[in-house]
Amino acid sequence: MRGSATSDSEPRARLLLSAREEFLAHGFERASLRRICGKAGVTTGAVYFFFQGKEDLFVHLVKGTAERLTQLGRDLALAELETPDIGPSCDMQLMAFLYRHREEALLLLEKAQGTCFAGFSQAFFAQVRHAFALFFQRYGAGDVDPELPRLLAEMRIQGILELLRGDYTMDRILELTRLTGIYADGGFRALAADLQRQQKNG
Amino acid sequence: MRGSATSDSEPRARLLLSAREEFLAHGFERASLRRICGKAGVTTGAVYFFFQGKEDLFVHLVKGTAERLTQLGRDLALAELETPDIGPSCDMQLMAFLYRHREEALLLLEKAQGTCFAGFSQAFFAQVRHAFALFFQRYGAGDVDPELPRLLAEMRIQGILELLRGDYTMDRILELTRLTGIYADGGFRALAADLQRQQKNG
Amino acid sequence: MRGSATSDSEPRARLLLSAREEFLAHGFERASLRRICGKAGVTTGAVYFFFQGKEDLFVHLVKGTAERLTQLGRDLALAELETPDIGPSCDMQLMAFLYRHREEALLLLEKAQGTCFAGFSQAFFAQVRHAFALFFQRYGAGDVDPELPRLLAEMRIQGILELLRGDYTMDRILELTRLTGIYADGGFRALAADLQRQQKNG
Amino acid sequence: MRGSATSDSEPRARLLLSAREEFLAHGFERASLRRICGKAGVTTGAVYFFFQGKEDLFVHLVKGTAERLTQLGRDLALAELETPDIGPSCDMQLMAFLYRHREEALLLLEKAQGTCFAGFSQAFFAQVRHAFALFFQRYGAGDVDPELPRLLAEMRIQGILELLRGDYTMDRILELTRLTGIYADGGFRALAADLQRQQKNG
DNA sequence: AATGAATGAGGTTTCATTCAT
DNA sequence: TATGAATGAAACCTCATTCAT
Repeated sequence: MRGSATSDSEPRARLLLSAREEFLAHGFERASLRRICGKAGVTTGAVYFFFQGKEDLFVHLVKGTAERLTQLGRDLALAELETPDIGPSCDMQLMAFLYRHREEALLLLEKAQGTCFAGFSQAFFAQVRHAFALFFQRYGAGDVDPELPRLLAEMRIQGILELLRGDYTMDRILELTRLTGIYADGGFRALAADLQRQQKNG
Repeated sequence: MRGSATSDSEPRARLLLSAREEFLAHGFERASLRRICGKAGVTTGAVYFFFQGKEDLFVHLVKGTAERLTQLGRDLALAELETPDIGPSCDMQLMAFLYRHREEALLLLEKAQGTCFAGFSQAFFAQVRHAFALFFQRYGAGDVDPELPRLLAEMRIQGILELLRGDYTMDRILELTRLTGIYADGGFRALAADLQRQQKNG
Repeated sequence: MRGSATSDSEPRARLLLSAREEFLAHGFERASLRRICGKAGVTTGAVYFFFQGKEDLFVHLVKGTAERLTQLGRDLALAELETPDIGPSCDMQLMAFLYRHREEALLLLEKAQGTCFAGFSQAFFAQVRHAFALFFQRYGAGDVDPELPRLLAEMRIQGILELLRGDYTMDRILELTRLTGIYADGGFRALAADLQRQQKNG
Repeated sequence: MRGSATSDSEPRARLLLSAREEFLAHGFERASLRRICGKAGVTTGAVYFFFQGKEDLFVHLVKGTAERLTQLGRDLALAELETPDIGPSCDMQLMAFLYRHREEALLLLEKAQGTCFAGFSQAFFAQVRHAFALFFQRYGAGDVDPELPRLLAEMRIQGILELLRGDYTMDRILELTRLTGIYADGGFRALAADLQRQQKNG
């Protein structure tokens, strides 16, 4: 006899599904194992058969995505270094990947406090910051306050997260990414112009 | 005899100080009254002599700043409506105020979930979003995807928060704000240009 | 190995037993979960495995009895309406039921303040009061101070509760109920006579 | 400068007033000293200047009434012993006294659990029970189940308490007392008749 | 005569975790 | 493979009481 989707499939899979919901809704630390187990139709003890504990459950949810995202970051950084004008394309590739792994990405970048992935978002951010810094140098604005690229990178990240949080289609995401790219590009140009003006005057 | 900073001053003041630290570090909901009291050198019951409870403690920390910030928001919105080109000046004024009340502002905008000020950040954000929407119309980009100004506003907010989180001087904050303003302005112009190009072609 | 009564049987049953004792001794609100758990040889957290909380524990003790008592009340009221002279028999049936569920009845009628059964005693009392009012009309004393039947009903209830509180055998309970019935009957007749005398004179 | 009635008169008197309200509303044990002090416009420490503590506060409220009520009970019992047919008059006298000291009487008879007056109601009840027992013997029903007079006395007490709880005028109280007396008298006669019938048959 | 401050124990509830079966 | 039971610590909060001033 086939039962419902929640009670039929394997408990391990049900646990992972239920945990993802809970972690997304409340973050790792405020998530409740009881609720996770309740939603999965499983007793709390069962978690400790399949996993080492609450954190291990989280890790199993995001590990794969974390690795691939790290790799993608490296690849894109390299590509951008070799072929400077590829920036917008890189953004699109990154965004497409994140969109395809929306939930895991949000877990990694927003909901991981209290886990061993707490530092992941910082690391990811560091990559973005580095890319921004290169942009700066390329636009002839190298000796600006070093906090500025950091700040703009942080804002960029939040833009990405906001896109993931929303309930958009892939097409709309990519269009919004394109527009954001134009915005960022225009912003950089304006900054560069301002800096050159200052250097002439100062 | 003058003791250490934690044991010398009055317990009420020590509690508020200790609470601010704890709320900033963990947010309202994850903050622990025990830790707050421990750091203040006081038993947990003592809180309830000075305050009504955990939330009241939070409220006492942020109430004044919340009121003044709300008022400032109204004032700036009005000023910007009457004198359009005043935008950058408004940003500076807002940022200067936020900087002078850094910690309370962060509590209000980032750490208030679970308190009666939970909605404050949304309200603040709504004001910023509205200002952005006006900018858009003024730059001749009124019929863009309505999610775009929302997205840029959200990024803007994160920029502000990031400035508050850091340990900057007032001068540096204002300079970074100025630069961010130039970036945003350039971004808007680029977007407007792109949209006009599209309308001509499409 | 058979241990003592408190440590042998299953914890859930021990908790219910211990809770009944505590609720009977102190009422719901003044009952202490710690004492309940202590007596049951269990930690306080264990309650929340078997039950939702303090009130749920109370509810599990009385729910069944509450439902059956409500039903019995309806049945007896109907029977008395159809066959007026059946009153004493009804009293006996009610008392027999209450006796068989002495402790639950006392919880419901005396110790439920603070629970969702707080209104049960009022409802039960309303039925008794209604029965008294019918008696009054039947004995030709309809236009007496309306507070009088309310007062007598209240006294009647206390008589019932007192019988439950004591440590009697079923036989003795029923005999005392019979005597109380005679007392009440004689009381009504005397009241009716007095009222008729007054109406003649007044 | 004369302030309001609550803040002007002496704190001791205000405390007693406020305490009476609180004890009547919640009973001794569930009463909160904080609420008492709050209503009295006084800090909690003040209680311990005027009184020894919570219980002492209660004692000061009821002591006088307790003594006079005990004495009255003795007097009435004696009078009833010397002049048998004075019963109804005694009831009236007792009820009149209780009515004039309604609130203290209720504290003594209903709200004293947890204080040294916890036993007062039992003692008072014992007097009433004794009077009932005498009635029984006088009506020729001496060898009835000894629990019966106890039961009827308990019901009687509840009738008295119910009269005190309500918001009646003295006249109405006395009229209801008279009617209750008639009810009780008729009840006794009926019981006596039944017993004699049984003795003849049995 | 009374305040203001603080304690310490107790209240109910939630939590992640363990473990025998 | 998974359950059901139970733990123990921590959560926020309330209480009567004490005490220096």
